[in-house]
Amino acid sequence: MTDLPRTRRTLSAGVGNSNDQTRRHNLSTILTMLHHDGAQTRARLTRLAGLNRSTIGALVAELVDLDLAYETEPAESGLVGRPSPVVHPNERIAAITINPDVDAITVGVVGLGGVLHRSIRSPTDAVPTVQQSVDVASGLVRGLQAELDAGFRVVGVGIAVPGLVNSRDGVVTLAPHLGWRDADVVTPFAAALGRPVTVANDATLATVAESLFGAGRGVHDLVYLNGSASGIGGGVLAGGSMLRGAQGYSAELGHTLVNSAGIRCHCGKTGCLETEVNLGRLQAVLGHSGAGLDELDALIAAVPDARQEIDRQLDVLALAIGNFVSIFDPESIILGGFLGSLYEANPARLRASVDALSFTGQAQPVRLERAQLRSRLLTIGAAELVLAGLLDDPAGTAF
Amino acid sequence: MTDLPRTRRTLSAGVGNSNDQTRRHNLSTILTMLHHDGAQTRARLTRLAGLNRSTIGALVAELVDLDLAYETEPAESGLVGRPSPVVHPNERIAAITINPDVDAITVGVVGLGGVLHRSIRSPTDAVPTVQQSVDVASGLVRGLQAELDAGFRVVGVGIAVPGLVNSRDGVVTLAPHLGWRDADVVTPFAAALGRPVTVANDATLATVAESLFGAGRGVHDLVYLNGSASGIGGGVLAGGSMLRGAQGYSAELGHTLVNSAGIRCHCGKTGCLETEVNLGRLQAVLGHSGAGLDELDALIAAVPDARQEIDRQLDVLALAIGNFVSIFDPESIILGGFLGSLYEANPARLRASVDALSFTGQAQPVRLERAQLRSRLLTIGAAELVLAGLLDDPAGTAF
DNA sequence: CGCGATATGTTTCTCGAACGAACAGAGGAT
DNA sequence: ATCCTCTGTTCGTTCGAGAAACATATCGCG
Repeated sequence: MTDLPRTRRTLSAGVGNSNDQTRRHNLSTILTMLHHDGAQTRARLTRLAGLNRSTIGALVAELVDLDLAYETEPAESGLVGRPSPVVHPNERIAAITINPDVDAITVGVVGLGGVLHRSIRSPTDAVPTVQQSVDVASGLVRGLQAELDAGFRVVGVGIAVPGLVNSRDGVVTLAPHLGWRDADVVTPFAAALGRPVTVANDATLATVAESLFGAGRGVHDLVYLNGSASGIGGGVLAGGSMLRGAQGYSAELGHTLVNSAGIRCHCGKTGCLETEVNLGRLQAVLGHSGAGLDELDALIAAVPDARQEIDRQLDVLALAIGNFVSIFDPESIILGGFLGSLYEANPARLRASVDALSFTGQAQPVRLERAQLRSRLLTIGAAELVLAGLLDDPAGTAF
Repeated sequence: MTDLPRTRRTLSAGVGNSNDQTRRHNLSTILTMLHHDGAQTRARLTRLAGLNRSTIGALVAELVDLDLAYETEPAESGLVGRPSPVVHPNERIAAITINPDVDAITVGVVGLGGVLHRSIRSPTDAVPTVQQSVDVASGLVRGLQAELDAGFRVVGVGIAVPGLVNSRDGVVTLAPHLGWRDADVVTPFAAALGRPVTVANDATLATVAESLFGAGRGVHDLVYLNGSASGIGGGVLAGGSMLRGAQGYSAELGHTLVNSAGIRCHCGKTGCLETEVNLGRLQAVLGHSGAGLDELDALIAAVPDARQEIDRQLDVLALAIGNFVSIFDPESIILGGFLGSLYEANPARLRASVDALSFTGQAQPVRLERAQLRSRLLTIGAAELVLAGLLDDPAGTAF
């Protein structure tokens, strides 16, 4: 995950490991397991981590001490031997998430373990500026303040922005649909909310979320493709870690070539995936230009005449997926947004087209799946951005 | 040092860190620095690793004890303070490398530090089978045996194969130009040579080599593209680690779409990069069908009429690079084989075409570079395959 | 119901890795 | 010649993990 510029514990930029770092690594490992895989018995943690049970005892005790985890009575296991207490991630350790979009701003509260505590969507009259987003979001957070004070420990704020984001600087280089360009978002949000703020690209965060809590659980190599009104974004998990790129702009998968005789894309290139596979063109044949993504499945089922356009888009999508398979050799391709609806409309066709184009995948054909998290996607992804800092160094983030 | 029963250091598949692993990690870090960046003073190692100087002293002593490094008198530095001894990687710790190809089998000996000690190319009458490759290679190794016994410690054997390789099983799934299919290569080579053998895809190893010892030094995100008579292969370094894929078949970059109206590729798809950018078509306009890669630069300079075809291929190459930039956001694109010659023939054209197609790259345009290692490429890459095991656990690999 | 087998928590001791402080050595600077 | 600075060396300290012995809770069985 992102390296949060957390000003504490300088860590000396060295690559060597001291003893402190062993402890840190092990605390991080345990807490990460609890967060991603849910509550576990201490005995199971011992096996998973491969450490001595007295060590696990000490590690769990430290996490409990830090209020990051708690233990409950052993569950009825029916097995012989002394029952092992269940260790839970403390779901009241939370991240605030913000997702500014063209028509609304969504604020959420997500706890350790990926628990979605709250999610509030506030529609906007027009496409919001950065300042308007700050105002709306901080208003929503103020409304939650009493609740948060009552029982949560907020670790930080994560923002998912639909556009190119330089996470390190907290600057949105270009978010075409929001009209943001070279906009420092971290500073104003941090000023308004008084908490550490981190930003990242929405598709990247969606990929993280699906890989940890959705269709990509346990998969180490996957390509996530998301189709929205604003185009096609994506993210890639390669060997268990997110593809970032030198400047953090990787995985602009909607801007890869699928048709050299195609039309010019707003990005300047020709025949990009998102000019051919496109919500607008789908809505046109469905006769509903303003249909939301939620209604899309039903709408597709109701308009049989749309089949031809759907199949055309699926065939083009297969071309792109064929490329991604050659490039990444992923275990799974996960389709979100309207691409999920498209896939569901005719899974066999996409399957067949992709198989016909996969020459490396013969041994073990790539899995095609629809994304699972739907509306929770970005909220959970943005929370991961914040919680990753805590997971990385559970004892270091003092409050 | 401790003469523990070096049975294997079970490592228990756990993700937790014990103290042993701290030591292992630090030894690995130091030795890796020496191998990749060359000899260093102890004081410099201390700064780079961020460890205490007494710790570095102990680590270096252990490496010297293991005969993996040696120290020499301090060099004239002209600086104040006590001079620091220079620590060298022991270049007589070596890997044997084997590179079977359609017309020859090359065997090499490479030492720590990336030193190429020997390289012998043995042309073959026909495309070699696995067994013929084993015979030729073990013959060549036997010829070197006396020399090796005299002063080298051979860690293992690394094989670079032009095709899809499952490194884990040591099986070549498909090497079209060699005609190998589902061939277990590790077993016969290991039997003939009596040493541990590892196999990997040649383009992957070339990428490793260029990134460590060639044009990609110090770069963490790069795409390497290699053009040979058999097509275009590639490798990707993302965030400092090689892209592998779920089955190890990633980075088949020659089989990505560049022309939807193109011709059918042997892989079954249409309009692949390697059907358009192609040594055969280049040689056709140069009037030399059998020209080797070494003569290509001179030949291109001598045949001005070839310019049109060169520019066409460069433009197509730019399309593919534009895709790779959108997908990976690399810092650098490195061109090897005939793609290097192509680039050198008209660098400005490729530069301009790529810039016109790079929408994410605006901030910091991607670097375009020709590969540097040339004929040493695969030998050094294959050695890295073997040495990586030693670097990973310097004290664990007993002999 | 009591006993053994089994698995796991708990306590205590030991080992090992890195660190820090104090000292020693080797060069440059004055 | 003397001081300053940097680094190697030695030794005691700290801290994290492991191992062994013991304690505890459950199952299975007679």
